[in-house]
Amino acid sequence: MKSQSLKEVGLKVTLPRLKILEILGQSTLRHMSAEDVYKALLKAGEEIGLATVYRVLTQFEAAGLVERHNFEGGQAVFELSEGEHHDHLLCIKCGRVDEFMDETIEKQQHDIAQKFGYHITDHCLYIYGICPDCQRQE
Amino acid sequence: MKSQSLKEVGLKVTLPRLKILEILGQSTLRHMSAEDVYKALLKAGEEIGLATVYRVLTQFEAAGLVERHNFEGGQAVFELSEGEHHDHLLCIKCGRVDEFMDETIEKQQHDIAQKFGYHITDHCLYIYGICPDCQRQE
DNA sequence: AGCCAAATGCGAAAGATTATTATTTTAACA
DNA sequence: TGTTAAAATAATAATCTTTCGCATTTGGCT
Repeated sequence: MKSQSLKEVGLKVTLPRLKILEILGQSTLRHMSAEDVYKALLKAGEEIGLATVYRVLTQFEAAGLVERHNFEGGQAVFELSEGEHHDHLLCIKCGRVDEFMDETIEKQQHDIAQKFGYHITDHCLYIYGICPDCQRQE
Repeated sequence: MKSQSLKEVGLKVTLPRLKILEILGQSTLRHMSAEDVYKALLKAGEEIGLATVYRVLTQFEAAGLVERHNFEGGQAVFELSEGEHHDHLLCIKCGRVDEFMDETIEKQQHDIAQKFGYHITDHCLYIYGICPDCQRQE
């Protein structure tokens, strides 16, 4: 359970941390900004400060529990790291986010990094576009 | 010349715009933040406000003269759009930026967007890592 | 139960970017 | 070439996101 994953990464099990993990896990949005998480906490009746939300999310990121994405639009979004890497397709109309994983692209990336002599640490691919639903109502 | 490209995109030819284009064109850094551009202008003896730099860069982006990138690290960077699309390799130690273009990746991206039914408008791929120089001095 | 380090809450601060508004500049045309 | 309306700029204020500082509280352990 959740308190286990906190212990595993060396973080104290506190109510704010548990609640934030819970929000991230049960939200229909898999990708939430700190503000989103904060509002969800308020709605759930939890009195947790926005500063704490930011602090905790940053700690979670450092611990590998969540991933931070700098999508267009000013604020970073976070998602639970569950399982393996994936990339993102984003609808610029409605904000919908789809995830995908492509072995060919992954391999090419490694080849490119190697060709340039880089020791690759991370990578992200964002494809922006208009999703099927938004195309229909245009 | 530069005033021509401004006219072509329907922007008045003003001194700030010309100077900003010039800075972007001649800088050794191909990727500059608004702040970088502002400082370069000051160094060149031009009294152009930071707000104007932001405004102009945003207009240039809308006009397709420059591209904006949301690399990690808080502030957006801009680069002149010259010629065709490319993606980026970024060193997390020294900030070095390399550019590349891979047909295979491009094609895969289109296939993926198509599979999900998206009408693709833009995309960006950032590979973060440690560049050859920084690996040596570790 | 009680202690100590770590975590939180709150408000202030910092950093990046945008908005407001008065003033200046540009482009077009008489 | 001088006039004028529209557009652009400068300066400053405002906004938005994120972080910091410090007093208070909590969690983990004895």
